[in-house]
Amino acid sequence: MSSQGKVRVRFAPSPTGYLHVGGARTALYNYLFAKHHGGTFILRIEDTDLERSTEESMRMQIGDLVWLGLNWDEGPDPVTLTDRGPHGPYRQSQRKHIYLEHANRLLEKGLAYYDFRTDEELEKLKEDAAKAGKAHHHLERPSPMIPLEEARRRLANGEKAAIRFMIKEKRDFVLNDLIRGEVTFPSDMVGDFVILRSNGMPVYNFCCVVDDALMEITHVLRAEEHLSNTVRQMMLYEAFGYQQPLFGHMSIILGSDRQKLSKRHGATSCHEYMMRGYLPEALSNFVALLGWSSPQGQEILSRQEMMEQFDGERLNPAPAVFDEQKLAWVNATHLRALPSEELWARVAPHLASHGITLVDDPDWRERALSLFKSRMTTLADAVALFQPLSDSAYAVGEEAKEVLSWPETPKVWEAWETALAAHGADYLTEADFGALQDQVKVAAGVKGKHLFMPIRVAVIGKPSGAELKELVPLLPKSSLIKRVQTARRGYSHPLSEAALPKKEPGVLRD
RNA sequence: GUCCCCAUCGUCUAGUGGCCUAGGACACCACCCUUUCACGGUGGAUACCGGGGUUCGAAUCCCCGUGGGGACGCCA
Repeated sequence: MSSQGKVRVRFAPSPTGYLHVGGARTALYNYLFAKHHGGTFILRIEDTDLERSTEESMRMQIGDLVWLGLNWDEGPDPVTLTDRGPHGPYRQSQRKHIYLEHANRLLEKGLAYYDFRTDEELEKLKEDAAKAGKAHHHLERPSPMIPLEEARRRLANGEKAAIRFMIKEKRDFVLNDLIRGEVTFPSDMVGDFVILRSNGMPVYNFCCVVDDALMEITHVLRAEEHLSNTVRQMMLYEAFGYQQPLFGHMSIILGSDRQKLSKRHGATSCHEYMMRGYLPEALSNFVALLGWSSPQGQEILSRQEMMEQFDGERLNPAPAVFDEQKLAWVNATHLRALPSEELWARVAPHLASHGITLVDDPDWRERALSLFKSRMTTLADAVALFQPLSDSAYAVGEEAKEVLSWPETPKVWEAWETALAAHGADYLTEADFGALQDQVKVAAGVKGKHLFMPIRVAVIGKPSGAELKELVPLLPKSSLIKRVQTARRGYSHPLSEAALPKKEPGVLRD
């Protein structure tokens, strides 16, 4: 996919809700393609559907693109929303005069006509056609055709009409798709289509062509659902005498049931993944691999590596299933590779939103994070991991019930509390902990897992988790004592009996 | 229904006629590491949709079938 001249590509979302992961992939590919070729990446807002497009959605989508780090060279400013770049406006709702002028050109050339039929009339025509068993229920052209002068008179009288493009002759249109090769569309696969609605707003296929031409777009990478639109667009390019960009239609993203990815498959918006603690670099890495592969076979790529490797050549025409598990792995991998400081900055908002406040010390954070990051898949996992470090959250959980049933447990706890009380410093070092543990072993006369597990429960309330010798030094002695006391109280006066399985009534008594 | 697109392990894919007894990754299983759980390491199981061609030779090219997807809007 080499290119003479400067590459200009665009991402053109319609602002309805948050950015979809499919849209994110389209945006990413266009961005990478532009960057790879030293070209320009443009953001254009396709807000011609007045019913559904909102400024709020536009801000949401822009926010998602910013989060992904897909910065555009031309388009609305992410903060002020004012246009940046020489080909504005970049919001289609502000380009109406341009579309109107273009529609008039076609009208004058006799390549388009006003259609005064109402929705109800059209609906009826379709029904009748269906009843008659017509294979294509393309709309019949109105007959007789209304001459342009008369149509304009009626319009001046306040009547409403849409403008339709007139398909003059039946012939094949051949698209040379960057991804799919030669694709042939018979022109009669579509009927005369609306280019300007009766409310004056243009329709996707029309403004897309006008804008791509005027914005001097050289390459259009978009999803397969637009493939069959392309024949309409080709007709329009021809009608205007504009040069067509190169098209590449990539496959769509499917859910696990091989249906188009949608809400019922779970999260489909970037925003949701952000909220769930996914890293933008991980989400884009994962999504990049849905339909593209690194020439080096890399699975984990930085943005820079993607830019270097993405030349548009290795795009796969087959649809891809969105695999949450692989996304989770990609995320965990990126997350673990982050330096502690950076990771902390990303984790902090998740902790804050759960009211978790921790020791404010870089060294402490470094130790805590290096301990926890191997068990984090998402940033949100930090919540459960760090929560045990805040005293107010300490509680003996249900997972500990087996440990609670051991006769050694109370002895171990008692010895552990005694040993802690006797310890001189505010924090225990790893070595201190080893020594204390030995004391407990001797004092309680217990060893092996019947020693370690109760201590673990006395520290974090659960029988599994990070290494104790690393965890204990993160907690002040006073806190460790409070915890073991809480555990011992709970042991003799269980508060959460209801939460424990009824089948084992002896669990807490023995 | 009509038109268009697509088809390699469960999933993402490598593969552009011989290097393929089909490679990698996720997931899965086993073992190792580990006085827990992860992380990590090693190994394993699993795929060219079917049928016809073309060719000395086909996962790779052609045809048919089947399956999946997309589009048929005054949505994008």
